[in-house]
Amino acid sequence: MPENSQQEQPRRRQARGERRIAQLLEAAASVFCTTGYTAASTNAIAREAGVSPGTLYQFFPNKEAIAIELGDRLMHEMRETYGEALAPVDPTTPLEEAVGAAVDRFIAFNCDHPVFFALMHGPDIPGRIAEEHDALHATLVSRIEALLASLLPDAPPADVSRTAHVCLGMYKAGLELVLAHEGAERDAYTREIKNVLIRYLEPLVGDRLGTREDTGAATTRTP
Amino acid sequence: MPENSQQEQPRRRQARGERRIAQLLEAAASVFCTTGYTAASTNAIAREAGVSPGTLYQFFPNKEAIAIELGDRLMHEMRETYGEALAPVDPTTPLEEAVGAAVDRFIAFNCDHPVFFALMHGPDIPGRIAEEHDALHATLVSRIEALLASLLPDAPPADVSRTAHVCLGMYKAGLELVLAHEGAERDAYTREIKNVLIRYLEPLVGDRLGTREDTGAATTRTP
DNA sequence: CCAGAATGCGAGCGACCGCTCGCGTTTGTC
DNA sequence: GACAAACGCGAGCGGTCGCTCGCATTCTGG
Repeated sequence: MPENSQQEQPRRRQARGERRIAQLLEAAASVFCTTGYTAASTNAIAREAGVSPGTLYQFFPNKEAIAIELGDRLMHEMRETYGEALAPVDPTTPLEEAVGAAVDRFIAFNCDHPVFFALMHGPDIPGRIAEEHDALHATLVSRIEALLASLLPDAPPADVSRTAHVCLGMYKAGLELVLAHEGAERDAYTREIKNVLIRYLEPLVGDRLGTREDTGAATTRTP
Repeated sequence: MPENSQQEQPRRRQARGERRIAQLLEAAASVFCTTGYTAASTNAIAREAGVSPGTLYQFFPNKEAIAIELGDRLMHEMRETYGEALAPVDPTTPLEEAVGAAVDRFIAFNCDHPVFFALMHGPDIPGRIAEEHDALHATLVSRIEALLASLLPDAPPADVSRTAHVCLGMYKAGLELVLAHEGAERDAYTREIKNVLIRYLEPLVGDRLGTREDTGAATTRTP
């Protein structure tokens, strides 16, 4: 066997094909959003895209590949949009600013791409997407850990890691609440999730950074 | 038609039948826990219980009825175990105690009955269970709202309601973290979720109740 | 003891779903 | 214009799943 074992050349595509792929992915995003991954049928995706099931399988080898391609494009767009903006956290940034900026960015992305949440948090996602989600999750946790460690050099690593996991968990729960509302209420929930995180972290780093002085935004009601 | 339109008398059962029902529900709980509701096949439940599919359908009209009966029994046990202990909240109780006790109770119940979480938070649950979940959710939210309103009589109802929803959302996310760990780590996460809630609520009610004096448990590390 | 109800079985029905296959149409290349 | 490759179709294959049906077995009341 002189050539290609396990290989599969990506097949020559015409512009029409690329358009179909984008069309199918858009339809898949819509169907995944409304029914979740497992309940979404490939025939329904094809119907939503206005093509036949056979056409769908011209471009994707199976159902999982659709979700994977969609996930990859979302991940790529996420990295492209926010780039390394979420990589290095300047330890001199006030806590409120750092938390607020990070929350705003991720919430904005999820509001723009609701399928991202559906794919990442469905309990029935295919293995490959779960891996990507775990990788993203681990990346975010270690970013938070690094930030916390720089603020609390004396804290045991186990505590830092636990705190980071709690922060991410609270953020995710808040994201769900935010996505469930719209307009002004959505903004109000966004503020609340920031408050949760800031007040949770404040006692840990409050004696190290001046986050208490007179920012005046820590309490939203009864002003 | 003098009798029974739409009615269905619950059919006379023998002791053997009641035992089979309990056996089937136990098997269903196990299967639902590991695969979720939708992915759980009735044949798998019957196999797990050591009976034939036909026997299963002797006692349950369809798959949804199994989940509903399981949900009803869990709800009943929940009310029986905690009774009205979660109904009236004495407004003079310190915030930390009230939050800590409520969190401990619900976490204990969920640790004892992991299928409860699987049934209530699966995205693919049948309509009836979703209704029960929504009812429980609404009940808990209004309990929290009542407590908050008694502490903050001047706050706008919309803010109180939002804060209650945030509390419950944070608790649920914390529950997921707690269930994902065991032993000492599980206890540590339990403390963290209490901290999240207490610190989130403290600034709102801190000037009304003395929760700040010297309980000394608000911070777990770097003592 | 016996009639009838309750219990138990498991092959299999109908529906759906992921996916294929054969064949016709469009597009790019020389 | 000719040829091959990419595109497009939709009936239908194989498989799973929820659920049924006919029949055998066990229990209960009289």
